[in-house]
Amino acid sequence: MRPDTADTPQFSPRQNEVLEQALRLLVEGGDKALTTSGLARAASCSKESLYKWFGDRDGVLTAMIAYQASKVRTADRSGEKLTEQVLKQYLEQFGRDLLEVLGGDVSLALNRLAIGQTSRDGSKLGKLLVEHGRRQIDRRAMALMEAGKRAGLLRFENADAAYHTFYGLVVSDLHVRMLLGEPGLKDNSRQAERAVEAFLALHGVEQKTADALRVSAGR
Amino acid sequence: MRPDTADTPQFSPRQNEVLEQALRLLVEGGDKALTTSGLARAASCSKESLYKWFGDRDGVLTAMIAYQASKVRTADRSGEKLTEQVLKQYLEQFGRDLLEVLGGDVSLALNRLAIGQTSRDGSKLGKLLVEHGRRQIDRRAMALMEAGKRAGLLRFENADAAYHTFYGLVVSDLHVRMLLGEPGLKDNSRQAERAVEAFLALHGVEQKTADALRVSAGR
DNA sequence: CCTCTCAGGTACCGTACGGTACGGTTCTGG
DNA sequence: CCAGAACCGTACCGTACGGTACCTGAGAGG
Repeated sequence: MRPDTADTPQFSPRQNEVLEQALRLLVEGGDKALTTSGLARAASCSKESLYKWFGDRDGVLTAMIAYQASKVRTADRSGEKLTEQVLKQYLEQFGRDLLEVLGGDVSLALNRLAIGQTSRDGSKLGKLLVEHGRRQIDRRAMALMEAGKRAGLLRFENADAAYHTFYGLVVSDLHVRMLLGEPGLKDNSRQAERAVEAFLALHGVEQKTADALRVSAGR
Repeated sequence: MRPDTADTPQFSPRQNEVLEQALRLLVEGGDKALTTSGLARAASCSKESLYKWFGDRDGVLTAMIAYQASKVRTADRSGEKLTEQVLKQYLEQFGRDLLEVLGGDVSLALNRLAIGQTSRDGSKLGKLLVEHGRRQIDRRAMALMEAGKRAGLLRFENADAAYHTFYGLVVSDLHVRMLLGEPGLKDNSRQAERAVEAFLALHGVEQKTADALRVSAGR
């Protein structure tokens, strides 16, 4: 939860304050609402300071991504001994968290911003967003996969492929639909449970009769 | 493949020509490159005509989506008798087509456009894109699911849920990554095959030893 | 007390966009 | 041949943005 871990050249408190306002503006009104004048007014600072701190408008955007990423720290409690039940709970927790994060206001706004800019900036923001925003959650997931394999609870050849399978089962096309404006799911937990069930049927060790999981349909 | 089926109030040939240029501009330069003046110049028409035909800039955008959707007609050859092998081939074909469509220039550009506008237009474009663009492919997939069930080759309670499972297995987070500027997969076929294998392990009737499919890892 | 630095506030500039108006040209139908 | 419509090209208007310049005030340090 500590924003500054001295591994990245963070911003000053005042600058963080400004970036917070920038995120607010972006969430509320999208790309168009995030103007330099508007941000200066909302954050009670001068445009000149904005340009001194961030260079130009693009600099503000990249700073916003870095700032937002610095706020996210995944609680990685991976000390516990892995039983099948614990693994299942971890996976479900991860699925819920994933859906929660992807559907969050700020995440959606930043993704929309980066996607909108992709066509004209050579995906600079996109790369940044994927790297900064995704690394944390990917690491957590990969750690979970490997731990499951070591504990003899999961079977796969390629952890990355297995993770992407799980990701697809959890998210499906939900992320894009939310980016396009659809409301999220009513029940993230249910979706996560279904995804874990399917994933364990594919990569778990215990051979479930596949019929057991087919009764859990409904979306 | 016939663009006009008289079920939608299509545009005149001249207007289609203009919309074609609009799509070209959008693909090449994104949102910002699609200005009314630029479109008028590129399409050799007057701005006044643009406003007469489409109302305003938003009208042009919605017309572009409708026009693009009108070009897509899925070849639905569902007359054949379904065997397991045929179903598998159909599913793989569908997966390949899906990845192909989602990764196409025009599709990505339109999705980026709609996503970029979502924050400020109440997801009008997004709804339109999902409805027009997705309906065709969703119908084809659902027909495939139901046919597979009727033929006793697939088992599920909820066809929609099964379809979304398949969708997730095929696409995973690829769509969003491509929207963010990452290049697509080198080999769509391989991805489709892996997805079908997993999907059949979950919802097929023949009980494959799950190990058979775990050896096919690698991404 | 003086000075230097930093930051806020405001005014300003150039540009580029969406949208409108107008004159000239081609096509069509009688 | 003529009248009307459709359309192209261009010029124009208001606006709003990104970015810059200038002035003011508040602390910090000597």
